[in-house]
Amino acid sequence: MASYRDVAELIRQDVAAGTWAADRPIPGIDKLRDRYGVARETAHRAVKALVAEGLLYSIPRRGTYIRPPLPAPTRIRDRQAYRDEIGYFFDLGAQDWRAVGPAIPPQVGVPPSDVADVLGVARKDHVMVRDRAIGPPDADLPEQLATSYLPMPLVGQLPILGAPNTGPGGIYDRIEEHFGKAIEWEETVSARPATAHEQQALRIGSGLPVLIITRTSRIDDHQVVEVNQTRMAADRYSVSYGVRRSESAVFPRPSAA
Amino acid sequence: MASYRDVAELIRQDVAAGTWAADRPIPGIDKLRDRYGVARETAHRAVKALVAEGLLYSIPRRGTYIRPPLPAPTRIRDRQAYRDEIGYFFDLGAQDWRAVGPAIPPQVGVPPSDVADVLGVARKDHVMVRDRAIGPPDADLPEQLATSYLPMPLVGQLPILGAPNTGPGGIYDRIEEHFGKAIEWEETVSARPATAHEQQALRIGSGLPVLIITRTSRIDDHQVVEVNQTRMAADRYSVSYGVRRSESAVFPRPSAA
DNA sequence: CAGTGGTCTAGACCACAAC
DNA sequence: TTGTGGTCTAGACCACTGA
Repeated sequence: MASYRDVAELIRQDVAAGTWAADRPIPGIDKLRDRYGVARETAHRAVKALVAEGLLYSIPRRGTYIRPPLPAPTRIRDRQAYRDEIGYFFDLGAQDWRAVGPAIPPQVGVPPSDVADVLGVARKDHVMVRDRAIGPPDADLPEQLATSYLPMPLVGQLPILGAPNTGPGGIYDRIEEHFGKAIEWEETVSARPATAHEQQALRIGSGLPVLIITRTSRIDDHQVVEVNQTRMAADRYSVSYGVRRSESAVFPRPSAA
Repeated sequence: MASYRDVAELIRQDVAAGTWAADRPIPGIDKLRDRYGVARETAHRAVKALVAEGLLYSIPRRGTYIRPPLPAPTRIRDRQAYRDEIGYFFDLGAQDWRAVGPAIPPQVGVPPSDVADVLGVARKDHVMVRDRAIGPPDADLPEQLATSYLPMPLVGQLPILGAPNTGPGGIYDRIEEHFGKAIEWEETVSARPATAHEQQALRIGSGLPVLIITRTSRIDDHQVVEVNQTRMAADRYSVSYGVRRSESAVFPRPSAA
């Protein structure tokens, strides 16, 4: 009796050995049941485990396919704040990206609690939420989901932040004009399993993670004027930054406790 | 007939409603079967899905528990290159971290293919591999797994890079002394599902991702002298960087195709 | 209409943990 | 000894795809 882990390992080996063409479905679950001499459920469980692992992906009622080995040069970007005639972007490869799919008008709602904390509002407070799915100009499906959160007091002073169209330079130019000062950005990168909605919108395999860039915009180094969360498939994106050298050549080591 | 997704949703609601204490096991699979009136397999499948999602975690033969809502302030760090009397570190919160568990002597081996590419060596070439599990001084389990890859030609010129102990300032000081130039660092953040080994070593729930920081060390802005990969549980860590403003105020937009 | 991935059921074991 | 999570089996449907 072979366990589903054993079967998964056998399938892994068959995939590595090139037993099946990469662009065609691998044998169906009933075929795999015969091939490895196990119950159908067991074969299915093995396939499901490999799907969760990212080696395979399944399209219901069509077949199970081998996931191409990560479109080799997983796109990497040196994150900086770039500006062109139209607005800001933080990724040289995404300068001409635009909103994909139906436009979602800005709404007022409750942000995720981690965003609320950074934004400095209470967990249940309302904020302005600007949601977009973005991708290359000719794409019909988005590559990333970007959500911008703005504190209501600021929107009260600057109502255009709640408008569908915020004009050239977007919200960042409006905010800098309003304060007469430059915005400073900090980005935090995190990851978690993709939600069902993200799996669907970004074509993420079941069980695979999303990479999340949380960008905090500040004025005067402390007042948070915006928090932006951009989500993308972790198997298609990674994010790169230059690392600066701390200014003190030798950093004092805390005395032992 | 309720599907396992329905049951999972019901369990989600029960967890959110606080039906079960957070620090004690939730009812066993057989209890859940009765509670929701489904087959045992179905109840088990629902639990397994929630474990993969990160809401629950199971300890075989002991019970299934509610995962505590991420130790609130998921540690965030402003990544910089810091230096103290002992050596370099890139995270202010990890200045006093040390190797945890058995010391692994430096070895010669084949690096992952993405590392080989960055390092500029062929996919099958050998490099020097320095592997460490690190964590706080009093911890018995590591928080992060750090692996350093060095090109063999450099190790030939600087044999100390293959020694267990590389002296004060570690490999970075040795390399800077050798070249008489400063190292420049770039970090790339990515994520993928944790391997079985990482799940065990870092206590990562099944199906949850690891966050990977790949740090590339260069001399003269082009020669790669080291690649370091640090892996950590994505539900316990995130990484932050300052974003600098691109030097050209307005970045030219490529002409339309 | 046949083949597909996906699902549910009912029943049976297993190895280990806690008592 | 009892309860636990985990696993395997055999059989049955289902909704949909693609020929």
